[in-house]
Amino acid sequence: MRDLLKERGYKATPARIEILKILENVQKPLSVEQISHELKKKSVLMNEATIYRTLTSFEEGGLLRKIDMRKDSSYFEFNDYHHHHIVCKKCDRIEDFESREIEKALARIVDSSSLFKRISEHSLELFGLCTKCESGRI
Amino acid sequence: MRDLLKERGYKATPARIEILKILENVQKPLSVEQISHELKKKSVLMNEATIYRTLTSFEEGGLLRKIDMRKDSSYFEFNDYHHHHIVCKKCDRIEDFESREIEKALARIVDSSSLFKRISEHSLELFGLCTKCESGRI
DNA sequence: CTCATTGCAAAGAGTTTGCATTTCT
DNA sequence: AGAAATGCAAACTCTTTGCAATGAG
Repeated sequence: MRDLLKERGYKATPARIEILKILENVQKPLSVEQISHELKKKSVLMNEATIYRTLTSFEEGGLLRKIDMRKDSSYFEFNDYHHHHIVCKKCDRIEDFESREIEKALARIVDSSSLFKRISEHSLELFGLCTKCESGRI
Repeated sequence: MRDLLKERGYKATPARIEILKILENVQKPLSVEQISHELKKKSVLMNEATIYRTLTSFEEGGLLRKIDMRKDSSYFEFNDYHHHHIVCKKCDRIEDFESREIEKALARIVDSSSLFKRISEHSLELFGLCTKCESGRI
């Protein structure tokens, strides 16, 4: 992580390294609050204002992706491979998916657009109840 | 609109009727501020707190859809037919699209999910610069 | 040494809530 | 009349900003 940061022109501070480690490990989107909590567990304190600045900067640098989880706060995940999410609205369980077919269809849609030639990002998240929450167990 | 409201068990007040008319007319997602502004243009005043309550209630009742425009505030659109959006990050121009193919692919993805049997909603918005903004004109 | 990063406190924006009042049905 | 909707002010949450202090390269 230290190298990754330096490569991208960031200073490698302990808290920054730890944030990337955490997100790379959990492999799912975390809220600022969750990230702050995970940092505390590892005794790496970082002020929330700084966490916001850091995450925003990392997103701009392509290290992280910001994900709309239909929550009040922002979620970020480690930006390694392109994928999307199925999210349980009750317990927040997350399943990843990817679909070459959908990505191709989207590319075709953009090609046939009259107003847009190129898109830089897209959201695609599915929301529902996971089988456990649906069945009332949990 | 008056009938639509009553059908769904809402009281048909002037401001509510007007909100639905506005959103049905523009056929694109508007922010709370934009809705408030449109209402003022028609001399139908509604307090912002009440607009929030109204929009949330309409969304729950299926009259409106809440759309993530990657902005600071919430956007709502009239919920008539299922479609998605391509959004210009600079000028907010919006193009709609729909894709039977993508919807089918999503259904298949959910079918093969181990954690989810059914999804209730999904986001799918594309973001980029429209041709005008990309070319610097505008 | 220098500039990016950080902490802290304060400000800001968007949204929600409590409650008295008004308006539909 | 009764229930739902509204206005207003205050509260709340999430996020951003200014500035002085710190720390990485």
